[in-house]
Order: sequence, then structure tokens, then C-alpha cells
Amino acid sequence: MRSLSDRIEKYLKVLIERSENEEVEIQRIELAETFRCAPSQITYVLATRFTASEGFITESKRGGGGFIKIRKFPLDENSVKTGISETQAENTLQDLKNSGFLTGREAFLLREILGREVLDPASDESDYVRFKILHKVMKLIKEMEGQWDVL
Amino acid sequence: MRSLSDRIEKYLKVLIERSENEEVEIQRIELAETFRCAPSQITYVLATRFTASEGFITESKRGGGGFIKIRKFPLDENSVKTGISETQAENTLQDLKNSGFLTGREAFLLREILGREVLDPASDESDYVRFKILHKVMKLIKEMEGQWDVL
DNA sequence: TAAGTAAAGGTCAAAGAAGGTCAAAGGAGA
DNA sequence: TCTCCTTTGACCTTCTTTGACCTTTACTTA
Repeated sequence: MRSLSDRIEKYLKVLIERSENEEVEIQRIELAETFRCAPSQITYVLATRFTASEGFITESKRGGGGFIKIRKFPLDENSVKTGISETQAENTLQDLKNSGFLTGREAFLLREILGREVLDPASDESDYVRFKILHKVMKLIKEMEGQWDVL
Repeated sequence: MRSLSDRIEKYLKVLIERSENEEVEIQRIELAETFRCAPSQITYVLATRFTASEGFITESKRGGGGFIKIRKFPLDENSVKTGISETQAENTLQDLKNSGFLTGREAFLLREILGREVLDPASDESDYVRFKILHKVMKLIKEMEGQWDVL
């Protein structure tokens, strides 16, 4: 018998799969009501099944009109071929910062590196380099998993 | 479900987009009536979504015939092509100073750097350099968000 | 012209509406 | 039984919305 967490996980992954852009936006309370559980249960599922090492980014806002957004990393074979634009790179960095995987300064530095001043914005070559750099960053996040200080 | 603030923000941004000169002028009470909310709600939206670090400047006047004017910084892709004149640069610096994002000395220094003695006023190349410098400044303001001292 | 009034916008604190955290209790399998 | 994963609930933090009260500006009137 699968647990509640498993069912919520499955439910969210189906939503993401069916989405156009590999992401889904929910309201914690609403989802909790749907599954008739405590809101913190949703937080738990996110924390255990939608981690960066699983390839997910989550973003949220509190207060009125609050939400939780779950997004899958753009790190599939497709991205390797098409590359990543400056804007996509910035969005990803923003996500990583918001999720606490990068500090403000780290994100800042990377943004500068990936920016137009360094990489010609109108070049496919640049997009590919951008992808390679970001891919490395993601890999580091995955592998280090909270042990950055060992560097 | 998006919040009232989100809807008002969207509304104003559409107005700005449709305008000729990237600015819009409204009356607080009128807009509040349109959205059936307290006038201070409008002030809140301005304070949270139309900040300088978001690329906006607001200006207002009280009393009879009062108004609120919202302007977008001239720092979009278009500016990249056309560059920024010395006068435009000065206006932007003035705005940044008035909004409290730059101190008097900082604005002064930048004004000197961007001025005619350093950058030939009759050169497209200069306009482009001016844009790049200002853009960097804005970016720093945005990224550092009150944490300049960490550098 | 000085004083008063009406018509704006500004401020700020409190209430409301989300999501976050964490420790403790509950369960399932080794 | 012991351990590890789930589930819950009390309490916290952040963002939104409102309303009472303040300040500024334009207009009117003695």
C-alpha cells in the first residue's frame, strides 16, 4: 500500500508531465484539502521528492495569493542540442538562488559570467557554452548536496 | 489565484507597454475605484512592484489635480541599439538619486564619468558605452539590493 | 493677500491570508 | 524491538489589504 506522500508525489509529477513547460503551480492549502491532509504534508513531499538532486526546483510565495511552483531542470538531451539563452540562464540562476542553492553573491557572479558582456548574446556558440557552464553548476549542486564548504 | 496587487500590477504594466513613451499617469483614487479597493492599495502596489530595482521610477503630486506618474527606465533592448545620450543619462542618475538608490556623491561621480569630458557627446559609440555603464549600475543596484557592503 | 477649505496623495499599524518550520506521535518493515 | 519514514499540529514568517490619520496643493473668500 503506497503512502499518502507517494500518491501526492505521483499526482504532481503527472501534472508536470502534462504541462507545456515542465512546471506546475499549486496552492498548498488547496492541495492539502484535495488529499485531506495537513498542509505541512505538502511541504514534506516537496522536501523529500522534489529536491534539486532529483532534478527539481521549487519556488514559493507566502501571504495573500501565495503559491508553490515546481519546475524540472532543463538538463535533458534536448537542452544539450539547443543550448540555453541568456534569459533562460538567468531564470535558472534566479530559481537556484530562491531555492537556497546559491547565495546572492554566487548567483550574481554566475550571472555576470553568463551575461552578454562575456558571452555574445547573438551566438549559438554562446548558448552552448552557457549550457555547459550551467550544467556543471547543477552537477555540483547535486553532488555536493550541502557540503560546499569542503571545497 | 492571483492577488489584487498582481492584477493591478498587470494592468499598469499593460498601460505602460501600450504607451508611446514608456510611462503612464494615473489618479490614485480613480484607479482604486476601478479595482474597488482602498487607495493605499495602489500605493502598496507601487512600492512593491514598481521599484527602481525593477526598473521603474514613480513621481507624484498631492492636492487638487494630483497624480501619480510611473515611468520605465530607458534600459531595454531598444536602448542597446540606440544608446543613451548624455542628457538621458543625467536624468536617469537624478532619478536614481531622488529615489535613494544612489548617494549624492555616487551620482556626482557617475555624472562626471558619463559626461562630455570623458565620453565624446557627439558619438554613437559613446552613447553605447554610456548605456553599458548605466546598465551595469542598475544591475548592481538590483542584485545587491542594499547589500553593497558585501563586496 | 491671508486664511480657510476641498481635493488630492502619503504613512503606518493592524488584521487577514498564505506558506515554512520543527518536534512529537504514528507506522511499517527488518 | 529498533529504526526510518510519515503525518500532524502548534507556532512563525512573509505578503496583502484596509482604514484612520497626516501632509501637500489648488482654489475661494473675506
